[in-house]
Order: sequence, then C-alpha cells, then structure tokens
Amino acid sequence: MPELPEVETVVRGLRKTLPGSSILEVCFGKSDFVDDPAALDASVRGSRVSEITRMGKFICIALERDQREFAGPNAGPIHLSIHLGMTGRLTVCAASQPAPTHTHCVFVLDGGRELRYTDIRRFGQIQIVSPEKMPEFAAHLGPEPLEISSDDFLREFGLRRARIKALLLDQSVLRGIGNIYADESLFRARLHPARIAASLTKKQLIALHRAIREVLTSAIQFRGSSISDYLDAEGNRGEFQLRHRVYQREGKPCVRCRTKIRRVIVAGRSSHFCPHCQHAPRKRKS
DNA sequence: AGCTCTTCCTGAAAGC
DNA sequence: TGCTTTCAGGAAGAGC
Repeated sequence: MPELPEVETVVRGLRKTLPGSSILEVCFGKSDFVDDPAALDASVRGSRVSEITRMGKFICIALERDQREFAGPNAGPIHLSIHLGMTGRLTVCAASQPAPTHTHCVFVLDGGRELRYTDIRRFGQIQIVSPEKMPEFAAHLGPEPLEISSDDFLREFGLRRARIKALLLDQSVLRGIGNIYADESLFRARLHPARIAASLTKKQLIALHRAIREVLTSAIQFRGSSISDYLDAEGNRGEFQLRHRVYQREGKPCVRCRTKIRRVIVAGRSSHFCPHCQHAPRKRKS
C-alpha cells in the first residue's frame, strides 16, 4: 500500500514525463470515489501540468490554466490532488496500450499519451484544490517526517498520551507514514507499538525519530515496498519489501535475536514486532 | 484527548 | 471441487 516512499517514487517517475503536458479531457470508469466528476473534467480540461510535488501521501499536480480558456473566477492555477488509498496506481503510458481492469480515471494527454488512475478498491481520492483552499488542505497534515527536527519531534510526541503506533499513523501528527513504515521504524527503535508516547524517554524518542528517517530514506532508495498492488509511475515494482524486518514477517525469526515475530492489533491495525527486542508496556487493562 | 467501531471496496485465502 | 465467509486496510465520522 502506498505510503510516503511509494508516493515519492511515483512522483519522481511522473516528473520525468508529465511536466509540460496538456490535459485534453478526463474519462471516468466508476467515479463514486470522486466528489464531482463533471466539475473535475471542467477544471482540468485544457490545462497544462507545471510541477509535481508530494504532500505526505498526496500527489499534487500543479496545473496552469490559460486565461483565455478559463474565464473569470475559473481562471488561474489549481492543484490536482491524488491519494492512492490502498491499491491506487498512477501511470503515464501510450493511449494505445490496453488499460488494466479497475482503471477508473483517465487523463487524456497530448502526444497520444494518458495519465491513468487504476484503483481496485477505490479507497483513493482525486480532488481539485484551488490556491485559496490549499492552506486549509495542508492544515490537516502534520509535518513531513523527513523534515521535522528532533526538537519538534520531541515536543510533538513527548506530551501525547496516545499509543505510539496510533500517533505514527495519524496524518495530522506526521504526514506520510502508514502501517509498514510505522512497524519498521518501531522495530529499529526497539519500541513496542503499544507504548504510550509520553512514557518514552528523550533518548527513546530521539532513536525513533532517527529510525523513521533511516527507514524512509532507505525505502525511497529502494523505490518503495511492493506488497499488495503497488507499482510506480512506470509500472515497476519496488524492492524495499525484501528488506522488511517485521512487517508481514509474523512467525519468522527476528533478524536480531531469532525470536519469532508476533502480530497484534494496536490502534485497529496489524502491528508486527519482536517480543524480545520490543518490550511490551506495563499492563493497562485486562 | 483518545479509544473503538463502522463504512467504503475488492480479491485472496480460509472454511465448509 | 465449489460455494460462502472472513479479512485486510487509509481515512473519516460517530459515539463513548
């Protein structure tokens, strides 16, 4: 499932071919995951891609719109914001290539190309964000985990009474971390996912901050983790799944101590950890 | 504040 | 073999 490293890889792939492209029209398959498909088409039809950035797990495609074509309040730049959900894929390819099943949104480009959004489960979302709505959009998201300073990290986590795993998954605390990288970071920092953030020592929090940076940086280098359906913008698999130390390794030996990796539900999510390296917190309830 | 439960959706895997 | 059930999970919202 696409998290920060996967989305970053997709964005880097899109940057190779998409900037400067014109969008001729948008075609939908199933469109129940889009608020207003007709409005989306009207907003992007005739626009030109300027730049592509990432905000947490969101792909932001900046579009320039000619004043002559987009009159009045409809003129000016906008952002196309795309969240891949669990199974979303975004690829650029020749229109002549057969579209995979579950391709639900096609941006027809100049030069006989298409930007295709394929999403088996349709948990993703595609929306238009105007410049004036951008601050509000960004306000729902915490800092980038690769940019937050250790001081800010300590401040954010040090006082929270929630379990550390829940906080790592909370996009308003940090943007971009999902289940894979939460588990992998906690393993590397040797912290049990159910630990209360505020109960952690400064040293432990610093170790976690560092582990997050290391895991995400490494995962980006290996172009993400291809478990389930993830493929990058060029249709390639990532390789970081081969380097997972706990995620989806239930019952397999810990790479550090050979103890069997366990899986429990924390914050409503499967959480993989080594019971020897990551000590459970003191019992809070039955 | 933070927890749990529910909803959305499909396909893989388990159960019978 | 073949059908039915269960489960996974990102995010948001409800209710406690």
